[in-house]
Amino acid sequence: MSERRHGCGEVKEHSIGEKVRLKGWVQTRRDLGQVIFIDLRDRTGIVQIVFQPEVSQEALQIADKVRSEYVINVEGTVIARAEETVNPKIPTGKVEVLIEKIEVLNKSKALPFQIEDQIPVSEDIRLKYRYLDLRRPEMQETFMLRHKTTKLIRDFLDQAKFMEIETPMLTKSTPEGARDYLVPSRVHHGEFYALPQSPQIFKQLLMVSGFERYYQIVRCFRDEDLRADRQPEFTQVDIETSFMDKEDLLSMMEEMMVKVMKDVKDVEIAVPFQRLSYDEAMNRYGSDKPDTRFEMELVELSQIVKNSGLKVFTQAVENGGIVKGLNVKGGSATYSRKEIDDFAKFAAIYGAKGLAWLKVEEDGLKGPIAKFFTEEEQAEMLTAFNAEIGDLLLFCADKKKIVFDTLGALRLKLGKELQLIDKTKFNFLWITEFPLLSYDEEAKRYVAEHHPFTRPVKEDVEVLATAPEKVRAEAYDLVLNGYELGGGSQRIYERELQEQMFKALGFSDEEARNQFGFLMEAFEYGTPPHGGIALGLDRLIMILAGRTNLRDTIAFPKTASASCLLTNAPSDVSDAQLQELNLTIVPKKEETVQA
RNA sequence: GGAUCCGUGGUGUAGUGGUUAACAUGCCUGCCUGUCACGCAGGAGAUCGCCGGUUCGAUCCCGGUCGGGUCCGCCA
Repeated sequence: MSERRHGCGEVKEHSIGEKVRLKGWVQTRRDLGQVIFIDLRDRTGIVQIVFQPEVSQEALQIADKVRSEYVINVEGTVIARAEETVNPKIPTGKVEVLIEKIEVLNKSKALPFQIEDQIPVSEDIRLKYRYLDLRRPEMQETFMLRHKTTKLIRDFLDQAKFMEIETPMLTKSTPEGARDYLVPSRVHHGEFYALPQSPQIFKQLLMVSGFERYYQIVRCFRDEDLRADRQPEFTQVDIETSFMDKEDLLSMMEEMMVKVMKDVKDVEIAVPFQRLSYDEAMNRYGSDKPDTRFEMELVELSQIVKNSGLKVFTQAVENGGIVKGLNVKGGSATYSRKEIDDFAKFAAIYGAKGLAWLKVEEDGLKGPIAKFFTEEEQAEMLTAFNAEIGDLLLFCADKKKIVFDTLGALRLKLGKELQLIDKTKFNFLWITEFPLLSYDEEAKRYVAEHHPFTRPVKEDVEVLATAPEKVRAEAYDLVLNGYELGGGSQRIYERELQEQMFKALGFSDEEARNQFGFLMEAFEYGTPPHGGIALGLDRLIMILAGRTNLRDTIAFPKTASASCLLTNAPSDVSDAQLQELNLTIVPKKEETVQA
């Protein structure tokens, strides 16, 4: 008999008559007394193995003691199953393996949960026993898909003459952007490294070095609060190129995504991807990462209602805000009065003070705010909404940001609830013409929308100092099904322009030099025009795997409070370790006790 | 920092101001030669997350706390 080990899922009709060796885990055991069936599982799948006294009394006795998730090594002969005992539910269901020899390689305690798909186990138990959770077929499949996708991307970029180069994990903290994870230095008293939020500066320096096409599948860290689609450490496909203009880069990325979708999901994606300017995305979808798998676009109403009798609407417009609406097709009958009122509670999450509504009925618009509009205004609204009898019209009036956030979120909620989303679709699109800067009320200065190395649109540079909010960026985000998959830009490569940018951000010359002096110096030594993009690998896998949580695509993820339930990180360290790093832990403030 | 939901045998749930805390599944023992989520019979297994309060009495009501989820802020 061959010593070669067979995969459980690979034992099929073509193997009939063969002697095979299988090693794997006991999925289930069915003991019928004088015959025992075991479903044996390994990475390749499941096959039924059979123990019978006429084949081996000894093996039968050992199988009698075997339990779930024992690891066993068996030898036997593949036989065809009798017609009436074929199991059509598993790929190997037409055969089984008659076992002659069995060896228990390791035992297993009773498990905290069953190794099968769709287990209703709570998240904390799954994470505590992550190594068992990962045994489940759907998890194994997800990580196979992740491996396959990663390999495709590597192969694609390799073919396109990209080089993978590693950049430091221990690097310099920068105050711009997300909060850094800090690492204290033992050698340098009181000083810290930061874990990279992205290899941004290093990849630009690699362009200065002349590598021309760099990529890296790289871990990045951001010490910010988590979300279903946000983990404190995540992986990005990081890309930077010299001498490539924006159009070349975008079409190359499109080609790469088309290949991934074709090879991983067998889905054909049309190119070029749809493009929306930032303004258009916000106006039509209330989001800079719109899910375009369904319609229900925001309707602009400011001009129609600005002179109406409804103060909330007229004042919003007078104060520089806007009035927009959503047409919930047929929503009059779908939603009860209470449910409609609850939309206002939902809107409050995004800062909206209310959410008005009207129903389109045979004899006109009905609802508490109907009386505030003239016949003419009502007619204009109906046209703007493209309204039909039975529709439910929702209105939000406020500052631009609040209206966009509220209706953007409401649109998504309604799209999901009303099942308007075609889940077989993969809608890629580019969002372009982002503003370069936005004013941060709290910091009382302009901050970079993307990052401080993003190139301003050429014709806008002249107003960088005078009207910073008007400057558009040479930046682009890739959006898929309502998720921001990635973002990139053409970069600043001239010292002078970079200095202007820092000035616009409110940096003094000294601050700019202290933090980014090395980069600006590098720009003086023949830096090529360059630009790049970074794609969130975890998010891509999440969407490809049809998941809604990033944890399911990361082998050992963190909880919502950024801890690891498997290892119990973060955790205390010894006083000796702290001393070595010259660190003192300040005790948590207790509430003052009154005497 | 804030909002909100959840916490009951190993797991998932039900439940009640006074109970022997229920059900499913898993686990253990026995029986069974064609099962495939095998079946049948029996059994073990719960300080109802933790602390405090209200009450004659709290798993249940109240407050706090810890843990988990989702969202807002935050995430260049």
